[in-house]
Amino acid sequence: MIQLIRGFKDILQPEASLWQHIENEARRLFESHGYREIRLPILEKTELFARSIGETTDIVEKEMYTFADRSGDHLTLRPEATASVVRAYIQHKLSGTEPIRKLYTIGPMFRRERPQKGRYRQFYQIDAEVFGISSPYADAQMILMLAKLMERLGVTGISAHINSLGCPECRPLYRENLKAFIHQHTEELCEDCLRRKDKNPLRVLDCKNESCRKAMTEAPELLDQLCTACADHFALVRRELDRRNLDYKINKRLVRGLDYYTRTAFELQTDMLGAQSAVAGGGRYDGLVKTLGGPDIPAIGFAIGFDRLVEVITQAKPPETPAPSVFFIPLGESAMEKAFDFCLQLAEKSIEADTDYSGRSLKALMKRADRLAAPFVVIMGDSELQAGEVSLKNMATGEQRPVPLDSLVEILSLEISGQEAPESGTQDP
RNA sequence: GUGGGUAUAGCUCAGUUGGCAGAGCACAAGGUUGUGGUCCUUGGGGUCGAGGGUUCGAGCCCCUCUACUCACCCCA
Repeated sequence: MIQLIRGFKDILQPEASLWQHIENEARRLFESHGYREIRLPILEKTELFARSIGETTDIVEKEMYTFADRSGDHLTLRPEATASVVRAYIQHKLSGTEPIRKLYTIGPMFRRERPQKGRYRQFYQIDAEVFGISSPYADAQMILMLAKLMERLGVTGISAHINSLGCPECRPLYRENLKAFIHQHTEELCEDCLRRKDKNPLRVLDCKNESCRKAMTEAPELLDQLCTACADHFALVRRELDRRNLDYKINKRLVRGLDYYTRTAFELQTDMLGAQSAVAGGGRYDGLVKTLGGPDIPAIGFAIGFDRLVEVITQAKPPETPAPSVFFIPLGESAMEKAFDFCLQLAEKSIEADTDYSGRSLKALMKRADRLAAPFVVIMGDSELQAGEVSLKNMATGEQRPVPLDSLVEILSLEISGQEAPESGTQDP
């Protein structure tokens, strides 16, 4: 048997329906905030990621699916979306006509890591980016929009964390201060931290090792050493979040793994994903557009871990496979043809109907209808058809009554909309 | 890349010192010539992850491999 690739995943029912629901909600919410979809290729030149994400990050150093194509070009399956969005923004000169662009994109990303809970080699992100706004209002808007999406999806057990990572003015200074502090505490640090203390000292701050945590409690905080511009920016973001009563935590140890981040960084965290904590993460990247050869335009973005979000929602409430609204049970050849016609007719009216062509017994088909969880069953037998009617049965109450053939579609429409109205009312807050 | 755990029916899992391959659920037929859920009866289903070894005999013991899973690292 041929199996799927390690770390890859088939999304079956009923999960796939939940994916659809999440995607629809996200699109609706983003569009109503002025975001527009951009669709991008999943293959890019390797150089794009090396230059944007950072040559020394784990992603670029060891996690990318990179290969040479037949012409010898180095290509990479995208490990994240931002680089591609920025590339497209620059390449098509989107800043020329209208520098302010709010974009979103949904699709698969690839990282060749060891799979575990909440981590796959092909995973999906819902990604949103804003170009051309340096104001902290953009930061606040994105965080609030993210929180709103969680609310609409009924997600609980998630908390928002925010931090500021400074800018090229203040971060290098802080980095040196932090390095100096770390060098005074080298005996207390774990092996990993000793390895990364020079290359990526900020990472030492969020090490999970007990001894490292202890040693770093007194470490200087970037938040205390922000330049005036960054401090003001951060204060404004907070002011707007407070004004909208968003529940969030200032997390001074929130460090993001990609080199391009500046100023505001944020994450939605949960403890429902095993060793993984981030359901969504993002931040400002004011220098990246220029770094990649575009104009000096500020930007901010976030990515939602689609798989992780599904996992969190599924844990709270397992999804159910959608059921047809009505199931036709034809007894005999002429009944089968009628059932076939009715299914097509109802589909035309956006009512999902199903039937069975196996010719099995009424009992067997009742069982099937029950298993499909259809709320209504239409029994079409010879005696009824000769009288020009069928039997309509309500599966919940067991009630059954004869219905004339020519008014069946109309009656079904009424019954089904009557069933669905209270249900959709409770789902929409 | 490193470490732990696991692999037996579609699913969840038992399987005794090495001696005929099992249960529950699910599926199918019947109990009722046209009525689901509950109940009863019967039935179909297996490369015991793969390959090798020990043995009269291996699901069980040994070796190798693979996959899944959890964790480290890191991230969405």
